[in-house]
Amino acid sequence: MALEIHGMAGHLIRRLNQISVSVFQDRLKAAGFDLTPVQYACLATLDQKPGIDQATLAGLIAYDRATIGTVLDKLDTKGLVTRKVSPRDRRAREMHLTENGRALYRTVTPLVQEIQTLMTGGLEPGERAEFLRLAAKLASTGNAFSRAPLAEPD
Amino acid sequence: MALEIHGMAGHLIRRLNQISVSVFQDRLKAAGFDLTPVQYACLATLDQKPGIDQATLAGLIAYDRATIGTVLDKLDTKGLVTRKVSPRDRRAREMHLTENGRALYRTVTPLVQEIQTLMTGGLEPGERAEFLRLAAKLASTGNAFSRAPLAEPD
DNA sequence: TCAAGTTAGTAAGCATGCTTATTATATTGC
DNA sequence: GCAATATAATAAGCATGCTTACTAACTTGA
Repeated sequence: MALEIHGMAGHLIRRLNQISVSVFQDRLKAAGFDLTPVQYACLATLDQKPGIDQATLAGLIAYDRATIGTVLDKLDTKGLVTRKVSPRDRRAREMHLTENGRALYRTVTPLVQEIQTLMTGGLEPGERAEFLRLAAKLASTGNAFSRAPLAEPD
Repeated sequence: MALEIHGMAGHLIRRLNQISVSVFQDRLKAAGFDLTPVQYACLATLDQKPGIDQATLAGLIAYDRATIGTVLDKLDTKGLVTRKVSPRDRRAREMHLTENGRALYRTVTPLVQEIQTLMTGGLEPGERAEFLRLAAKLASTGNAFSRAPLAEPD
């Protein structure tokens, strides 16, 4: 090992994330789409839980409220989501995908799924499953340490 | 699984990174230090490879050159590193830790090592070793996909 | 009922980490 | 020797993702 930090968990995890984001951007761009990982996460969640508000969305995908607010500004500007004041709670905005948003989500999902296998392509099938299991376990046990913990841990 | 994305490799990796950075910041702050993960990586590398230039440093820890430039501005301002024009190549800046930089690095390193085990504390010892092995393998095979690939893969 | 506390969303600020472009300097090939 | 190319560092721009602080609105309980 050339350097001490190369073996550290934090360094390895950072590099995996760096690679993951890079692959995501490249593949989507190559296919003609302009969508970031967090934007995709928002579309996917709104497709499966239409009508939720921003704080709920942030909790479901483990992002900070403020971050998700600016991401939704973007998706709103792109015409992919709608936000309207909730009749039950005038602080909250109920969100839905637009037709364009839903269409984009459906088109792009198979590509995103391909990307997941591509990203873990360096592992044998058995290793891949084990890596995902351990990563999920770690994310779950570490959830409480996160600044933006998952609201409904699996 | 509540949501599709919760099982995706990219999402899990992002959350691990989020947790990792959060733990790092919290523990160092609690101990009275103000140092980010990338800043620590720079200090560690300069301690082990004194005299290298910025591009070499960036390559060794797999960061973009421009990013590392601003990080070094910070460390310079904090009085932790020195940069002087190389006599052999006037484009390059040879870097060294200052006394303060070296002292901080030595003080903080045991804490950083504790953090690594804390971060992976949700796993059994055997699982932990396996996770690190798989993460290293993935980072290595995925290196070419990264925007800022490691210059000297292990 | 109404004060105290909580929650939704936004704003401003800051660091990370990438992009492209520019400047200065080295190197290479003819 | 010198033109073409490559490299080191910086700058400007942009998105992510956090922080704290604020306003508006809701909930709780004495």
